[in-house]
Amino acid sequence: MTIGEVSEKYDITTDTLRYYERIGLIPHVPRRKNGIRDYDDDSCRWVEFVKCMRAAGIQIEALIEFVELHQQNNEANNKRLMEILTDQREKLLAKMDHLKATIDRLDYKIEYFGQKLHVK
Amino acid sequence: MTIGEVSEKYDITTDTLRYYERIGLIPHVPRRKNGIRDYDDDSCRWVEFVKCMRAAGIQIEALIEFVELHQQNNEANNKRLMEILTDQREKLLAKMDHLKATIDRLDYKIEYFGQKLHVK
DNA sequence: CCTTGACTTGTAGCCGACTCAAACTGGTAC
DNA sequence: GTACCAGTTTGAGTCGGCTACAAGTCAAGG
Repeated sequence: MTIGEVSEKYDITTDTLRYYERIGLIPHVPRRKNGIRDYDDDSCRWVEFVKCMRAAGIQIEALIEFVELHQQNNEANNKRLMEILTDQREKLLAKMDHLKATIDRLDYKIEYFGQKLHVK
Repeated sequence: MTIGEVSEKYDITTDTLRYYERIGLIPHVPRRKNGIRDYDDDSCRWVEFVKCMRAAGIQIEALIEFVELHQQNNEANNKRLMEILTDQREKLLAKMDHLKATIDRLDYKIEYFGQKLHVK
């Protein structure tokens, strides 16, 4: 797949895709003879994964470390990979709790305004 | 309350508090004769509200509009206020759904790595 | 008096995360 | 064969959201 197709498929600009690869957020994408990127399934999975994690608000820095360790697949790294995953999981859980509380709060406000609008 | 006390109470730097007021994220805080901010209950409630909403990821721009309309408390504005609230509520809900899905995904990965670590 | 320290305003700088531009290349269509 | 399009790299620019700094004011303590 060309970068254009991947861009369309995952709704990420080509600029961002190249940027992600440059900073190591996505492992090196294979090239054709002429240097043009040719995304394989593995690359696509990474793109999709990163898109998902970024949308959840996980920092680029943490993802870069994850990708790095994942690439050099040796035993010792697995522990650290675990750490990163559980760490981020914790953060997302905390975020979700706050989100839930905030939604409840908005609901309360909405009800309040609703009454105000309705009575009059 | 002085800005220092408010800063401590809500764990927001004085710089940020002043910045928020300047851009209209918080209504004008009353001053003493000498110009020093003297936060009353109302101001504190705004600070707390904004802190909560910002932490949930609601954009400053949307909050500014909300604060603006809220200040000039006339009938016509209530409809728009409702709109903003329900709008943001939608966004937070969508965010929460994604967050939940991402956490599930992390859980899956964690289990996978856990097995890998355990077997060996 | 003078220092200290918390405040004031205004402006500039920083950080994370893109986003755009310049200058170039390689393949296809008329 | 040249126009065009999608791609390439590298480096600079933008944007949201703070954050720090300069220069000054004021009140209280020694």
